[in-house]
Amino acid sequence: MENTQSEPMTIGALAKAAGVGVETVRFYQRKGLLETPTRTKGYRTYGVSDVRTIRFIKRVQELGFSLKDAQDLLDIALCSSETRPRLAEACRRKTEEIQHKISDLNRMLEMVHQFSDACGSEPSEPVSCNLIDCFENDWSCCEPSNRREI
Amino acid sequence: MENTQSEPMTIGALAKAAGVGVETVRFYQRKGLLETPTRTKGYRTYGVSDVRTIRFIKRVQELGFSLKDAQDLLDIALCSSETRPRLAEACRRKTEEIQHKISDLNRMLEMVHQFSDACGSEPSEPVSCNLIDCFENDWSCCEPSNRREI
DNA sequence: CTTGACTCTGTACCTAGGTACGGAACGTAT
DNA sequence: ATACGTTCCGTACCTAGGTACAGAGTCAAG
Repeated sequence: MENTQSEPMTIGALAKAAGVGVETVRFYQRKGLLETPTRTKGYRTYGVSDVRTIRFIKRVQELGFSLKDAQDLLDIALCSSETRPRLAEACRRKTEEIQHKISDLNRMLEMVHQFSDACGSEPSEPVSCNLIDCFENDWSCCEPSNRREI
Repeated sequence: MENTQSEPMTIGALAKAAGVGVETVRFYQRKGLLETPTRTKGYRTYGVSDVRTIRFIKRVQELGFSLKDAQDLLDIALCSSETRPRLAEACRRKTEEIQHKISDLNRMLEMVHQFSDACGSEPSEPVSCNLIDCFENDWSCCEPSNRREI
């Protein structure tokens, strides 16, 4: 955490360290996901904290969040907003989203695991899998009353 | 689970029940995510299982998987492949992915939670947040040896 | 002091995942 | 039997998130 300002890198070094392309860095800057970097002789200069930011963004995306969500999470992560109540509210919403994702993933994991076991058993045994029903769902819309005959 | 073949619906009813547009259903069919439906007088007819499939796909996407991943998971869920060993291998890979997502989400949750608490405390207290470092990361690429001076 | 690698800006292009449109046929209620 | 809503099919278009030029400047090694 010390030394954040030292050891500046060029955009190419940053991109390589973060595992993305140079153009992606510029793209994130345009989108406001990376702070406008300082320049030395016209060249952008970055620090290790920018590597962390980019990696954070990439992983957050892999977890099913959009760049907008990533921005929200960065606001939290970097305390870039002064309005703490707004931030606390954002935390609450993100917490719910994250909890929901975790519980659904846990159910998926359980189902895949069960199925995997079944697959390993007697090849003659038929296997069944409840994976498709592993998420919480409201089925009221499928009541007969809500269906049209064809 | 009983009665799966009965109570057929039109594409419009299916779309409504699953919370997507009619065009999305056709799109998923083209992509092979939905089985080719039977037709009555040229019109596609669907059952409740198709609603489940579409909802599964949508949630899987929200959890950060692509349609290709959704297809893999549906292969598992529906046992549509006869080659059990291939399926078992797919399970193993998906299990790892899912576990990784869960553990990262758990770390995120913890960080957001801590930060949220800090936000609620004395407004004069400065708050700090480690959210940005909550994912497992290999930092070897950031060794000084790997950086170019500018 | 040239050559190759890197940077700058801007604009154009690409893929994934849909979403909308046009024109024809069908079905059901008035 | 006519009008309205759905469906059919194909193709065109759209957004998010990048990715790739083009053309010009910069820098460091040989």
